Amino acid sequence: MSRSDDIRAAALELFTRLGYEATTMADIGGAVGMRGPSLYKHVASKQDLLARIMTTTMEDLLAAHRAAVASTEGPVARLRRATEAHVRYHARHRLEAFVGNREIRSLVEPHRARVLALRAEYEAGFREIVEAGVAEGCFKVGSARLVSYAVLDLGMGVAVWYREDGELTEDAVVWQYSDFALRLAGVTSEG
Amino acid sequence: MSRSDDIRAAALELFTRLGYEATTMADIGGAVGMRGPSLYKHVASKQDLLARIMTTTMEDLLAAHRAAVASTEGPVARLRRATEAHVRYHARHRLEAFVGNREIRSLVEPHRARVLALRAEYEAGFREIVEAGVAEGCFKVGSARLVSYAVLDLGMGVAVWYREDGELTEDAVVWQYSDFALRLAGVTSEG
DNA sequence: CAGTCTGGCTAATACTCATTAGCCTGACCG
DNA sequence: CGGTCAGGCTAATGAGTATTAGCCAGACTG
Repeated sequence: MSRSDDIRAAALELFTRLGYEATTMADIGGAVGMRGPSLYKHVASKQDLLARIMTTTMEDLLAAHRAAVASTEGPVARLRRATEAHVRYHARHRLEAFVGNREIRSLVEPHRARVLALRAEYEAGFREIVEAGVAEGCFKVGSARLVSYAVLDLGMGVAVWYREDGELTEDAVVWQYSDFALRLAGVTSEG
Repeated sequence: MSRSDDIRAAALELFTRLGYEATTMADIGGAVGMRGPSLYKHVASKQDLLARIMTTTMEDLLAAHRAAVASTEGPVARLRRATEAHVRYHARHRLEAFVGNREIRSLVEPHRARVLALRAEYEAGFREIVEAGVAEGCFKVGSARLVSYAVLDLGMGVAVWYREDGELTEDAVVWQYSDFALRLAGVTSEG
C-alpha cells in the first residue's frame, strides 16, 4: 500500500523534526494531504506508527551488523566492516536512526522492551569484537566497553549532522569513521 | 531561594526521564511535595524552567571550554584539556547535558536561538583547535570538521551512559576519552 | 493584637489531541 | 443500473494539561 508508506514517511519526518509528543495526527495528515482522522483508514494509531519505525530500524541495523561480521574474519577487519555498516546505516537512514535513538521514552510496552533488547544485542556485538581484538593483542585499549560505546556514539552523531547534500559524500564519512574506530581501538597490527 | 532550586532540580530529573513534553507541572509539583498550580508561586512557567536549564548549561560548558583553552598552549595540549573539560562536564552534569542536547526542539524563541548560538560557538572552538593542529602538522586528519564532531559526540554519549556509581570513575572516563580525542586527531607529535 | 505577606490549595478556564461515529462520494463490478 | 466498498470528511467524545483566580492558614511585624 503506497498510502501507508507515504504516511509512515511523513510521520518519520515529523517525529524527527518536532518529536513524537509534539507531532499531531493532524500534522501527519496535513503532510500527506488529508485530515487527521482520515489517517485511521490506513494506520492503527500514532503509537503504532512509532513502534513500526523503531522496531524495523533496530532490526535492519542488527541485520546489517550481522552481515558485516559474517563476511569477515579477525577483529581488525570485523571492527572496520561493522563500523562501516553502522555509519552507513546512520547516514543513509538518518531519520530512522535519529528517531530510533531519541524516542524510546515515547514507546509503550511491549514495544519498548523489544527495541531495548535489540539495542542491547547490537551493543554486545560491538563489545565482543573489541574484546576479541584485545584478547588477540591486535587492539590496545583501556576499557573495551568504553571503546564500543564510543564507536556506537560516533554513529549516532552521524545521524544528527549528516546531510545528503553536504560537502562530504556518504563514502567519505563511512571511510573516515571506520578509521576513527580503528584509531580508538588502538590498532597495533592488521591481524 | 532553596525552594526554586528544588523545583529546578526536580524538573531537570523529570525532563531527563520523561522528556519535556511528557512531564506535567503536576509531576514536578509532586516531586517537591506540592500541587502543580502551587509551582507558580516560585517559577514563571514550565517553558521558563527549561530555558534556564538549557541556557545556563551551555554557558557553563562554554566557560569551562574557554578556561581550558586559556590555560594551555599548543593544539595537542589544548585538545586534551578541552576534551577533559568537555567529558568532565558531561559526566558531572549528565542530566543537564542530556536535556540540553535533546530538548532544543521544545525550546521556544528567543531562547532556542540563544542556545543554538552558544552551541555553534562551542563547536567552533573545538574545530579551531583541530584546524590549528593540522596547520602546525601535529594532527593528521581527513577532515577537521569530522574530528571535532566526533569528539563532541563522544561527550554527548558520556552523558547518556555515565553513572556516578558505575565501575568507571569520573577521572578514568575523562582520561580515556581525552586519549580518544588525540587518537582521533592522529597526533603525530606532542608539539 | 491587627495587618500583611508567603506559599499552599481547589476550582475554573481555555485550550489541544487521539480516537471514534457516522456520513458521503466516486470507482469498480455484476 | 444497483450495490458495495475504499477512503475521504466533519462532528462528537473524552481525556489531559498549562495557567489563572480566588481562597485560606500561618508566620512574621509593628
